[in-house]
Amino acid sequence: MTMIYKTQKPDLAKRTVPPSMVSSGVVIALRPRQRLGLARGSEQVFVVRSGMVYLEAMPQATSRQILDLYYPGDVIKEQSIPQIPGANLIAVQTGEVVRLNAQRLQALVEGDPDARRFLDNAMAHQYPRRLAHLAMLGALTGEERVASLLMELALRVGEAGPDRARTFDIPLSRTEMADYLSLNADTLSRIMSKLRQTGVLGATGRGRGYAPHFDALCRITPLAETITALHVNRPA
Amino acid sequence: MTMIYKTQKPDLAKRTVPPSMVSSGVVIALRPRQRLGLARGSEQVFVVRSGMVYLEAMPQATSRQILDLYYPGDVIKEQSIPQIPGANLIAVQTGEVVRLNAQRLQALVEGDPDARRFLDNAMAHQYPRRLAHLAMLGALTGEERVASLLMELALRVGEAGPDRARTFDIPLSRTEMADYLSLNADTLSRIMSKLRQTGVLGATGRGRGYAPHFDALCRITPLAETITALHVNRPA
DNA sequence: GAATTGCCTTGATGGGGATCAACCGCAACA
DNA sequence: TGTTGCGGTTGATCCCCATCAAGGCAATTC
Repeated sequence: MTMIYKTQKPDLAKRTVPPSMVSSGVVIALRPRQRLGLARGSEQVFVVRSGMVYLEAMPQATSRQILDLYYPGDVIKEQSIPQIPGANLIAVQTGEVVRLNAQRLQALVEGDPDARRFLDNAMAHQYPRRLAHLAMLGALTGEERVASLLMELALRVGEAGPDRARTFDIPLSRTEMADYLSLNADTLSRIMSKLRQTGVLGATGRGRGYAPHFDALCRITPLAETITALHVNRPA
Repeated sequence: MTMIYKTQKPDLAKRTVPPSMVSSGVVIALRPRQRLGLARGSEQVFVVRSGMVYLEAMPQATSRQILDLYYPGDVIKEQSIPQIPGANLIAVQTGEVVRLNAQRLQALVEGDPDARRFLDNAMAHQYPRRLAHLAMLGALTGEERVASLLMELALRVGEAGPDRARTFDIPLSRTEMADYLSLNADTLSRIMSKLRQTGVLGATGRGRGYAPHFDALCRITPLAETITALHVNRPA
């Protein structure tokens, strides 16, 4: 099991954006809900340094779907965004991304094995996360999906407390969480209430989450191990 | 529009597996429903030369989800398959894949720009297809999802007939289609019947599809343009 | 302090698709 | 010719979640 895990996540250190890439691009400071301009013709590439960004789409006028969630170290190629109605990149919180021109990046990468490895590594992380997301939407109930997302956030941006407790930020709004999980915001709210009532979640301020016993949260979703493998930074 | 399309699909010719890659790997002949062995530790890479392969997972004992569908020119890295219960690669029909060792492939690619370009290009195609799949499951109704898959198959493995008609193979079984679309097989069958009754589909033998007027099929799904951009080989 | 706005919560109701069951057509096989 | 099994189809019923509506709560504005 441990071995599998190791092959999955080659190296965490590689997820820091290499200086060569930063210096050949433009650093953009992000504010909450800021839109990152998509200009398909220009073939831009964004690299997340800090904060959190998502890709939304609106297949119908009435329904938004959040397709992808980007964390520090993730790479967003405009080329990899399908031609889909209402595609938008949106920052969740304050942070920084580096914007690069695809051709220039290509040239940079030819002579810079570090940058090359960084890019390959980013893709190797992001693709399986999308597959897991797919499995969530396709095969899990509402409550299981919510637990999966909470696990993900807790592992990504949470601090471990004593006695298997975990506190973590929830930078996404209810609507955003719902659109990521393909749930109705009302339904999501109900599920969150239920989790609080059953003691899986504790009371917190807005934008924060608290799991008094993290394992209880994990037990809800059948994909607990999958999510752990994808989002844990170092073996717990 | 046309310009966007061009940037999306850089070059079709690059989707033929380079000879250097074939010769440094093992060619495997596929028979319908054959399982491709996954051996996580060994870090294999499969490249599809012909036929069709899918990745399945079983988050629960009762529900299977088909996560990914691979066409000729697609690349399957074991590293990019999440650690998910019941992960399996399965061939849909007769075909051929090349199996390569990841380290060896890495070495090959260092000195072979063609191979490098082929790999990059494959990923640039596959990632947006997964995002579109996600949008389908997340935001479309059953009927819309089915129409989307039929469009995909018609564009991938179909022949255009006179008068905007299209005939195409449906190599996937009903169960497989249902698991790809996250529908119940019964429900899928009902939807197919309805499409036949409304004249969107014509009568065919098993494993074949016939759309007397392809546009009628496209009109059903809000993602028609997305799917066209992702699966058309050359501008229609 | 009242009004406004955005976000979240909660209740009542309905619909899309899952589930369970029966049946059909067809191929494989003794 | 009967049997067995698989894949597909169709009907009856049920449930999870979407939808609609109302109300709570906090921050902001006048």
